[in-house]
Amino acid sequence: MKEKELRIDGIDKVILKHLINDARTPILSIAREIGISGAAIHQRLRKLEASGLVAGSKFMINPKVLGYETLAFVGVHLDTASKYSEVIKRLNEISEVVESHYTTGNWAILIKVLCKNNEHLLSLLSDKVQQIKGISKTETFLSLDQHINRQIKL
Amino acid sequence: MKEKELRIDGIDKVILKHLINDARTPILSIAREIGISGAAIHQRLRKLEASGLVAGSKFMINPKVLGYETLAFVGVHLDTASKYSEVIKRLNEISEVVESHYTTGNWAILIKVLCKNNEHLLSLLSDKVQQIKGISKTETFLSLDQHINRQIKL
DNA sequence: CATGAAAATCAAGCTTG
DNA sequence: CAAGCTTGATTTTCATG
Repeated sequence: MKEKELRIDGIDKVILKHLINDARTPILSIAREIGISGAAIHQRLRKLEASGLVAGSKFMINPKVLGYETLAFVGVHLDTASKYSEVIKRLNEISEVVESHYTTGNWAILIKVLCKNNEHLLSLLSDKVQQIKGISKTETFLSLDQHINRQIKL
Repeated sequence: MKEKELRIDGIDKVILKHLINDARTPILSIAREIGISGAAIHQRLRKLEASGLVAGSKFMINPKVLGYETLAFVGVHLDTASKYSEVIKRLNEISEVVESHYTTGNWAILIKVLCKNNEHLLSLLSDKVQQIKGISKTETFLSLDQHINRQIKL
């Protein structure tokens, strides 16, 4: 969490560009492309990790292969008296909820959910989400098509 | 893209659980933990990749280190005459837009944007997003706090 | 940059249901 | 027989001085 003055140059960007696309790219193959030693890449990566810019690396799972075809956003209205953290704790226990945001605007919470199909989504909402104490109302937006999905540009 | 009947057993889950958390976990260390050979893990991973369940691996960048502190969702209303694909193409040129969804409900498009601060968001919306031909109106929801952020459960 | 140690990869061959 | 595992040789990568 130490904020050292972080300077990323062109070489860092090339390194990260590779690893953002494929975290298992061999460091030496990047080194060969850039024309510097593998050890140099190592040092830069350690620096980037220490700075916190690189938060880690993850395998990406394709939900469709597991039969999860329905992606939706759900705006959640809370009772005025409700404890936000209590509701989040309940939402966290629902594995289909993959994101939650405390938001300004119409609702208190916006969540992203992954379901197998529309029936699954419907039962999830009525049997689980809307059963949570403190949630008064929900508003659902199906994602029919996700085009852009990327990370921040370096 | 061949859909072979995919069966993932407990061993596959252990392997993926490690790699979802850290894509650079050495395969042999997973092998030792499970008690099978590294080559066996390798074979299973090839199978999982061939099935499409594993969509790849990515380095995760922490936007805050780059000064991007503001996350927002923006609902985009389109003119009835508007071409969705044209608008998406324009949105795709805006690097701050990291997700886009064609949605049912109030808007046509829901996007997720990353900005350095509120002024940056404001100028992004007025100077770039709302300049796109076909976009009639936008509605912004600031994410004040993101708690849940994960992948689908295996 | 060079080097020993570790890991990944590959090809047979073995085991088991 | 087929699927999955093991073994061991070979290549590649890692991490350190």
